[in-house]
Amino acid sequence: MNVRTLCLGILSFAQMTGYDIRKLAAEGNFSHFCEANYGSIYPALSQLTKDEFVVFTDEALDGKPPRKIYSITEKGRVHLFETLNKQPGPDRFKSEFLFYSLFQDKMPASDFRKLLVRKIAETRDTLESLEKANDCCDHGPSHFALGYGVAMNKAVLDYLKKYLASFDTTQKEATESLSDKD
Amino acid sequence: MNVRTLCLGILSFAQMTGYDIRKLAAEGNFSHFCEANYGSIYPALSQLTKDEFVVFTDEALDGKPPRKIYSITEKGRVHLFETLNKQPGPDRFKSEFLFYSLFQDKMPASDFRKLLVRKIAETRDTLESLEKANDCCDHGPSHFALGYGVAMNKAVLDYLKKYLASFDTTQKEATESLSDKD
DNA sequence: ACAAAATATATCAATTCGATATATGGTCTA
DNA sequence: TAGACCATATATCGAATTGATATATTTTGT
Repeated sequence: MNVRTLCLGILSFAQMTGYDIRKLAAEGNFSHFCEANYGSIYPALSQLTKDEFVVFTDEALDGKPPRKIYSITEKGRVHLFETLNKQPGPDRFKSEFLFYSLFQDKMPASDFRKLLVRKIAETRDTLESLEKANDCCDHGPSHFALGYGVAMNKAVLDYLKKYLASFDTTQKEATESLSDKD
Repeated sequence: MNVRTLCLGILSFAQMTGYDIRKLAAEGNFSHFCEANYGSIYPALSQLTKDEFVVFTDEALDGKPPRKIYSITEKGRVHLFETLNKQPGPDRFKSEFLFYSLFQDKMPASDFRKLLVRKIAETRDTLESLEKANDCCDHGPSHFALGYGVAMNKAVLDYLKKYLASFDTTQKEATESLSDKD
């Protein structure tokens, strides 16, 4: 699914600027399952305008900085739901952290522990923000997606915490068995 | 993390061809947390060769098709672990399925149900293959990452199954209340 | 013996990322 | 109240990546 469809979908909920779309996709309630940058959003909006799937009101009053508020058109709505009739592609998960974990045995134990602790903190933060959003806009269109994110992050947090505990136990045992030999 | 680092990391475990790297990243034990196509892998290997981080033996014997087996060099290994000393970037999750779910209320219930059922089947397949891999290469370097994937997919599967059940209950109630009014 | 699938390298247009440039409005504080 | 700083907002550009395709040989299945 390309950024054009993403923009069109977001605009089907409310009219907004390119800046707003980027905020939703990169920081807001949609950010845990999609992403887009200015560098793809603005060209996408230009193309959507050309295709007459969206229109914008140029709010350039009183010498204020131009502010293009985009709205979806009927034609755009039709196109969106045609697109949505196709099978969705597979989920994509990329984790630099998990890639790093492949080299766990080749780095000092304390280094990997730091990675674990940091990841736990990050996951906790993500989980909290998703739970807050889920409580807040209950019954909204993103309720299902937020619940999905909560379930995923809970499981990950649990896995990481258990791994950290077993990691520390193993390290302690290794130290003790080392001091036995001294 | 770029494809160059990905290739270098994979080659630090074993020498192999570009084709093999792509298989590992797109279908193998690493595929649930990273991805790369030929279009980025082959240029990456060229660059790594230029930088002397890898070397290849050109196995073009007896007029056979050329087959470049890449190996990491000592220089490459040093570079890899320098890179691995930096903080890993955040995980990225993209889900077209979750994007589609935003429009749940705007499509026929049976359409969304189909999406759910399909997603459940896919997740079950992914989970099974991850569990199999995890049993198989226990204690290998990807053990932690596989366990992470298993935990995540288990949670997702559980969430989806519960949602489907509640979905069907709601639909049934809606139908009954409709027939009451008839 | 033949067809189909897997192995293997490579390239290319289209897309997307990530960073940066530019400019205004609002808020905080010394 | 001046200055600093951050949020809002549009836009562009080189670099990186995707996704599809071309080509050719070997292996596997029937």
